[in-house]
Amino acid sequence: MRILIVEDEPTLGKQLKTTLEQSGYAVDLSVDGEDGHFLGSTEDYDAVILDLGLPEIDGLSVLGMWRREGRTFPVLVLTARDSWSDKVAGLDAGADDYLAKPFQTEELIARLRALIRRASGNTSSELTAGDVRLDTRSGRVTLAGEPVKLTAQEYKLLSYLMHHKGKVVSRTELIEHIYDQDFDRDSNTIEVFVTRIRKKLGAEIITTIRGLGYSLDDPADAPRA
Amino acid sequence: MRILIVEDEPTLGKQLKTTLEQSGYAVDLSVDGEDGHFLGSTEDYDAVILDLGLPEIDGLSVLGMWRREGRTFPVLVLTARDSWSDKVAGLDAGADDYLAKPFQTEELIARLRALIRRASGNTSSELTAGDVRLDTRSGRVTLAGEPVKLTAQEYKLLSYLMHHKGKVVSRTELIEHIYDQDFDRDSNTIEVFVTRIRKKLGAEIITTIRGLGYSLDDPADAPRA
DNA sequence: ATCCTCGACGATCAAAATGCGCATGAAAGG
DNA sequence: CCTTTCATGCGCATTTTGATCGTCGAGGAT
Repeated sequence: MRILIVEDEPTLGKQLKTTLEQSGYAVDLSVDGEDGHFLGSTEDYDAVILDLGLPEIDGLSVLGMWRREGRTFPVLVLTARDSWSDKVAGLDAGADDYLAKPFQTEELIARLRALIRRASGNTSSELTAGDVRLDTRSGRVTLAGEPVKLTAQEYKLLSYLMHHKGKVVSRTELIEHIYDQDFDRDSNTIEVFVTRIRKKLGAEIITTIRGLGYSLDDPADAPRA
Repeated sequence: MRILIVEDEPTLGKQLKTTLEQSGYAVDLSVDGEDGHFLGSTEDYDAVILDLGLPEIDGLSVLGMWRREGRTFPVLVLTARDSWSDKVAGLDAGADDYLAKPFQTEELIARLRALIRRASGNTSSELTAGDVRLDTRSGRVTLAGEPVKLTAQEYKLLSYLMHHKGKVVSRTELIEHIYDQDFDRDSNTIEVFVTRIRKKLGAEIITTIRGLGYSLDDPADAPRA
């Protein structure tokens, strides 16, 4: 999952970035409204964290612009503690959730997780497919009850596929969602990780559709030949 | 489905081409207005993506020429971010939708899908015929609820027929819409794929009309005595 | 009319060609 | 050191070709 943070205070921004990266997200960080707006318009994000108190262009305008351009990613707005009006205005402009500063990092992560889950149409924070179970809260994966150790990238890839269970996902789409900004698109890393995940969780879990991409299916929907 | 991209910036053009190909489209790419105009006038496309900021002949003229020639394919216009006049002029000249650069790839794909769907007179992104169901968003096909695994070409062929349910489609038309520019039109691949699809989905699904082509009918509409 | 014959077109199969995706190991990065 | 990335050759699913068989329909002969 790939996140954009638009936050003008560099310390907080960087701290958030590392925290989220440790939680398994690919994170882009922007320190001003203009750049932030550009990134949000250009790249594919699964969620955006937006500070309203930005210099130059303020957060609200950025949000408004995105929505007018038809961007649909969920936006979590950060406001000052007692700014009632900001909250209202934010929701009006199309924010999906908001959080008052200062806040607990854990709270932020929890809300973010919920936003992404809802945006992908899932209702529970536990995603399952066959006897693979992925808990987005703890970041743990189990196979038939047994915990499985996945590396960071393996987890990101699996998580994205799990969030889009049943959909055919192209290799470019995967790259765009599990890596941040600067990444060379010409490589076979995706294939490598798919292989590794299959080794750990069983080959059946991920289906290859030649020329199109991959698809993760729940065996509950009996696949036939 | 076959798409024409007219985009002068080679990097963006190629990237779009591969992305769309991974989404199951046959794609022709043209880097200048003149060539683009020629292709659009000569070949049969299900949709065209047209950048307005072209060198030599500009996009608007190309669009105008096509419309005057009676070309009806849906055109998705790419404009610079804040070029209000371009947007208006574009819609005047006969564009069906427009997208401001820069944009998110997924957004483009979604709009393209919508354009093609509308152009073929369908209202939902799920196409059905008998107990065959094709979901254009996820790219999956089910038979009586059971997921069916189709290869890339099988999917393209079926998708085209589904979009033109009830219409008699000639073999040449099929070839023109599921392959791109350079393809040897003298072969029996279409027949081969029709056979394969029939094997997977049941022979009744595709009717042969001798000397004319094929037709996919919904049994709901009384087939004909 | 009915049946038969013939030609054209479509269906099917098997085998060849293509190129994608997989594995593996080495290199790089943190 | 562990994880991630890059590079290379191979195997195989997919696609394509070509050949053969089946089928439909028109038209002629009976």
